[in-house]
Amino acid sequence: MTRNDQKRVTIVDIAREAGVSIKTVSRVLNREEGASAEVRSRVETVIEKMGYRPNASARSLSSRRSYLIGVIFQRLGGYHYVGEVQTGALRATRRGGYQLVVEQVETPDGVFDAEAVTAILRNTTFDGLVLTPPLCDDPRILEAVEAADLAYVRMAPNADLDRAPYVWMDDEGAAREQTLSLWEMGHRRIAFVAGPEDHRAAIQRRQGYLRAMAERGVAVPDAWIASGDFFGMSGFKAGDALLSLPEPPTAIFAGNDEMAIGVLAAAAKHGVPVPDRLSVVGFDNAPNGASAWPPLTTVHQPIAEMAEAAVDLLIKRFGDARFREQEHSRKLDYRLVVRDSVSPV
Amino acid sequence: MTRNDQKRVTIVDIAREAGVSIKTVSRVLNREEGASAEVRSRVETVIEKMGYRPNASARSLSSRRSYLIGVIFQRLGGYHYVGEVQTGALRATRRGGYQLVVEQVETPDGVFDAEAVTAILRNTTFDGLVLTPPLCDDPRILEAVEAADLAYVRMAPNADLDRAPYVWMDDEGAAREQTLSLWEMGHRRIAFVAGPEDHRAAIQRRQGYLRAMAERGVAVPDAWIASGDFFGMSGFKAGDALLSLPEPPTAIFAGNDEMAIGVLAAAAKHGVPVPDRLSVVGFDNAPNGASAWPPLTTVHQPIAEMAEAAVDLLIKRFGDARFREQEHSRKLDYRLVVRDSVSPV
DNA sequence: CTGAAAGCGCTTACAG
DNA sequence: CTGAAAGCGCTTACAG
Repeated sequence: MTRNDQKRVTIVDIAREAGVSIKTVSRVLNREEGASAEVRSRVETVIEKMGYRPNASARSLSSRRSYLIGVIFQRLGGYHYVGEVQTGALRATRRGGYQLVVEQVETPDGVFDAEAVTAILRNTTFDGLVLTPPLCDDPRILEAVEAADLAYVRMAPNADLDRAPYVWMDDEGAAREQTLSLWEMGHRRIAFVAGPEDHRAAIQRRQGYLRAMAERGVAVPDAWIASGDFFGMSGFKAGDALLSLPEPPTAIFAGNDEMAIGVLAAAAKHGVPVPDRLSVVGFDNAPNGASAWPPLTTVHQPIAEMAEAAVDLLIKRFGDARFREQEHSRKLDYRLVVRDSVSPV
Repeated sequence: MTRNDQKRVTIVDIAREAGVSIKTVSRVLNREEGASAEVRSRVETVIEKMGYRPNASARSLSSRRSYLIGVIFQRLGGYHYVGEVQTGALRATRRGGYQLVVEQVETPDGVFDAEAVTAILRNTTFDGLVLTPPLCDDPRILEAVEAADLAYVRMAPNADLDRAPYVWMDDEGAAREQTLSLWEMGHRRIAFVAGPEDHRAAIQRRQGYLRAMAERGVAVPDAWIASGDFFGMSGFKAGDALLSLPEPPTAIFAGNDEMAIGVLAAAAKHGVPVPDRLSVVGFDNAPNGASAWPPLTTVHQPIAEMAEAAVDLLIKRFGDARFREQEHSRKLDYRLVVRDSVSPV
């Protein structure tokens, strides 16, 4: 662990060694037009030979770009979502020559920290920001970001869609499709475990379930819809209640994988084998679901792809105004993931 | 989503408005000594009034610091570890005025990407790097980082401990303590599900278990130690095998929470109620374990605190050489987490 | 306690 | 196709 204090190689050194001006070196570095193939290759050789690495700060200062894109989370911890977003975002930032900076707005005790947002925006110089849910619908955040005059893209926003570019997937359509696939296996008594009422994805998934059932002419009794909060314990309680019904369902569709895992535990408690006597499906394709027993049938939510698209939308806005694409939103595809927690009736 | 093209307020504007030199403004900004209280407050007022935000690139260029700290992961996705590391690291970077940049070295298909490492180090200007396991023991990574002459700190390294500063926790001691706590509840037939043989934490945890049993005078039969790979399915198989023994254990200690959850599933399969007829404990304090049923007794691994300490060690090295602390390692404390998956015999 | 000058290493805007 | 000059907005090193 040392710091090298010997002088760094700069663009001037390269220019001198290659017998050209620094402007020409700059052209080669940035793949600009206007350098003959001969000069270009000579400069590249010298760069390679001297191990030259451009100074990012100098580049930023003169170009007025930080080459930093921030992604802000409510909470970084304990969440598969976070890693997926970063994986996707990183693919896009690398392609574009940007670096990915992470931030979160919650205090350690889980309180929303309005000052943190202001501080983040005050002390930093992002070229753009990716806002994840539920932050992307928080008016305090949006106002702070807009006051700082920062470009931003939202992931799966709930409302006010014209306000800024966004990426999304069709939760309702996916839930409908998942429900229909249970129907096609012969299931008729299909129950649903809903997520929190104020959560966009939860609402949409519930609507998709209801729509599918309505399309098949089924009036869903209230008892078939249990309410949950996206956490495992609520799925357990919901499953427990549903399996205690006089005529229990043959299939339970939980609004996310965590709750579906809770349903599996409830089935174990009731001595109901899955999938032989009960089919269970989830939503999200969380790693927990894949390692559950039996492995959970679910819907793949393309989180990484959504984040990648979000960064792409952002970067495109930084380009030359004449060619700047004004793509306002991008929709990503879901995919049903069939594992071992379902079987035909 | 707009970009403001009006001229930014700079240090020159503040200096003019406050009637001082830019050097004095700089002193106030950086809380340097040598500015009277009167001047200081006058400058601060002007800064506030004009909404001045220092340009980070300019600061970096002249101070030869990027104020960027990188944290490199093998894989960003699907892992509770990643979020915890970032949460802790972010606490420390914020305190020190740094930003946290994330990177991963695996390609999307899970292949180690040696070129990615070189590219990361080539295109970026970190002041320092946090290396997470198992990267922190990968000679290719270490060589690349050292060749780039970058300061770095390792989290829970396996070997070659003198090579660079590091943070760690006592996995062996924790596993010993967890085993002894089962013993004190009256358990005598305590089985262990081991993690992968090439994984430092897995080895240490197994040794802690064996040490505790040896201290109590028990020669552990081979059949009591099942081998796993830290994934849930291996825990399920291990539990299945252990519960099929002629004299099954009354307690199973799994080397991590994922495998412990698999053991719970095996217990359900065997119709063995947990904790009434079988106690199950894990290790890590992963969120999965908390939402398992029954909620899992485990050992809290202070991942966030380790990451925070790692960044602290790094930042201290950047300070004035005269006061630079040469703290080489820091040990963090574990903590037993008692939930509902254990009961006395 | 305060400031004038130089310089960090690039890109931009312009000229030829 | 190529380059000389100016400038980005700070900090450093030095002087008083």
